[in-house]
Amino acid sequence: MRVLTSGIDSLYFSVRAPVRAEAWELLKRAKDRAEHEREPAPVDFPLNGQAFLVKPHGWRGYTFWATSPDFELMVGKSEKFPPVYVQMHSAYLHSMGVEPALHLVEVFLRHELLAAPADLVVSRLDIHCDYQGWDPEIEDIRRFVCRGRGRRVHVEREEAFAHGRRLTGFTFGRGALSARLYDKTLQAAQRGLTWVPELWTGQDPDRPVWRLEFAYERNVLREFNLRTVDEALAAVQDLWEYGTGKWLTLRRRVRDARERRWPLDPVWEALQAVRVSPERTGVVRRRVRRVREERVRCAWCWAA
DNA sequence: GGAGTTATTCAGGTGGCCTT
DNA sequence: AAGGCCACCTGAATAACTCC
Repeated sequence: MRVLTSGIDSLYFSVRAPVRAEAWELLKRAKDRAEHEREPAPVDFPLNGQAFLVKPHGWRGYTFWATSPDFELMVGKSEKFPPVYVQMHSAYLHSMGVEPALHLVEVFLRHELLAAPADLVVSRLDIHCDYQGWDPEIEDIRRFVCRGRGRRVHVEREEAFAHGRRLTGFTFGRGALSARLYDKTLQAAQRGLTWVPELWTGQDPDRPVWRLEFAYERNVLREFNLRTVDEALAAVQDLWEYGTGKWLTLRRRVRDARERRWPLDPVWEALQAVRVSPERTGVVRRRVRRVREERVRCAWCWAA
């Protein structure tokens, strides 16, 4: 087992702050053009020259959808919704580093788009680890113990192999927390992600690289009491350890009929030990209701 | 499923305890 | 150790409602 890289692969967040009138106008003009020409229209923001293509249609209630190589930008005007939603591309996060990339997006938002500063409220965070040294097989699905419901096995479409179909990955969970274990070499090749192999140093080119990835969506992050992007980033190591330690584990088969009493597989112990971040805050997952009750109780203590 | 609620349900995880 | 049994309760999932 050899860890090639680890870190943050996706970061989505929303911002509750009013949009500058000039920025709105700029987007509006571009969208009008896009609608007319029926294809995305380029727009350049004046101050730092951030360039986007504005799509002719919005996205899920957001009036504007602007795309760039670095991140997707959604802008709307509802009062109930955050006016801004950002999806940072994994290539951007990897090429720049998370903190610098985030900083650049914040500068753009603050100086070009928003009329007031506001917290970046985290919506989704993907944490991953790429490794070599254990190639899962279809039968291994039985050795996983997972708190989430629903698990799927993915195999290669054009299966012409005599020895059965080639496993391309597993997914676990359907809700706000899910995990995927998949052949990253294959996926990167299929999707033409040439920058992905560049992240790997010292890998065996003759063997596939596998990725283990946890996707934390807002509802789960809130159970960890993580609201902002900064809070979530500071807790990445804890989230990794929760995912690999509690939520999903790989066991070594023994005589006992109950998987949950099987000992941990050494491969998984290695994955649990991966450092995805130097920081650690000690977050604990708990039901939202309980957190709220604790707050109430806390308020009581204060009052008393 | 975007965000933010609330309410409801129940599979199955957890852990103790007992045999063999 | 292996494994059967059992009670408890957590966490996962769903649905409903709202707004653009």
